[in-house]
Amino acid sequence: MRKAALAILDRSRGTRCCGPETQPTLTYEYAEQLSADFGVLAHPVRLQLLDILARNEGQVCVCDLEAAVPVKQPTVSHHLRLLREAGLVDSERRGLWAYYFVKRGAMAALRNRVRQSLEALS
Amino acid sequence: MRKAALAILDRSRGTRCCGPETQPTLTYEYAEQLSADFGVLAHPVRLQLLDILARNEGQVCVCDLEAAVPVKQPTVSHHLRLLREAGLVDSERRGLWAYYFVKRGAMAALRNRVRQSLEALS
DNA sequence: CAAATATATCGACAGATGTCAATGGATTTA
DNA sequence: TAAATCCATTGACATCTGTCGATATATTTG
Repeated sequence: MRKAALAILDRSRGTRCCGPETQPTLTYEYAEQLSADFGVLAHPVRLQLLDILARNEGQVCVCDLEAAVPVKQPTVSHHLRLLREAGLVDSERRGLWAYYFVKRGAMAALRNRVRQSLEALS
Repeated sequence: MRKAALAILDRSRGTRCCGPETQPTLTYEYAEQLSADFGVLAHPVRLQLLDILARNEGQVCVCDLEAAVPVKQPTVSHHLRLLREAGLVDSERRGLWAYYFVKRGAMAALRNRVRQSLEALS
């Protein structure tokens, strides 16, 4: 047995460590996409907003949302923008109000990406 | 029909909006817990670390991990600490090296919380 | 014991993120 | 048209997060 092979196997003594065999399956690029998915969900206010929108099909205006979460109106708008930029919600203006709704397809796609990745990590 | 009830139903004209009917199912406290779950996963390096650990049962030292992700050793230690504090990984010292491993039970529990919440949001 | 190695921690820094008051644009009502 | 209302945007600010060089600690080897 050559010395290099020994070094990989025997780490309990003073041999060198760090063989080349440990490589990630996830490319950094895909890990970035995934972490963006998780990032959108990583705020309590955004989760509450999504929760409300998911249970009220297309009839929720911003002032309803503002009344339901513990932040002021500009902050609600800010989080709604993040959700919209992530493709998870969209809005429709009717008269004075803006009605927000969940994009079910996008949420389902995200749910699948998340499920698949978490299965791989368990 | 009283005026207040009308105001809730008719939002296409200049009536006041924001009836009391839109409440989140998620308490803010649970939304915070959930967003912490998502937050741990919201970084590409942590996802890559978890990926490597999940596919190498108990034999991965920090220098292996350092070689696999595009950040320096203190940053790897930092992310490993976050994962450990979240309960998702743990480590065991053997000699000079620290071997990290995924805590499968904790990962499964997180996966269930995430799955359940995403189903509710879709 | 001295040197070498692996890992953790500290301290500094930059950039990202969350929050809100103030403001502006759009629309409706009086 | 003037006033009122909803919502988005801006700008300022504080805090959080990620990163790394430097250093400390622990262990092993010579």
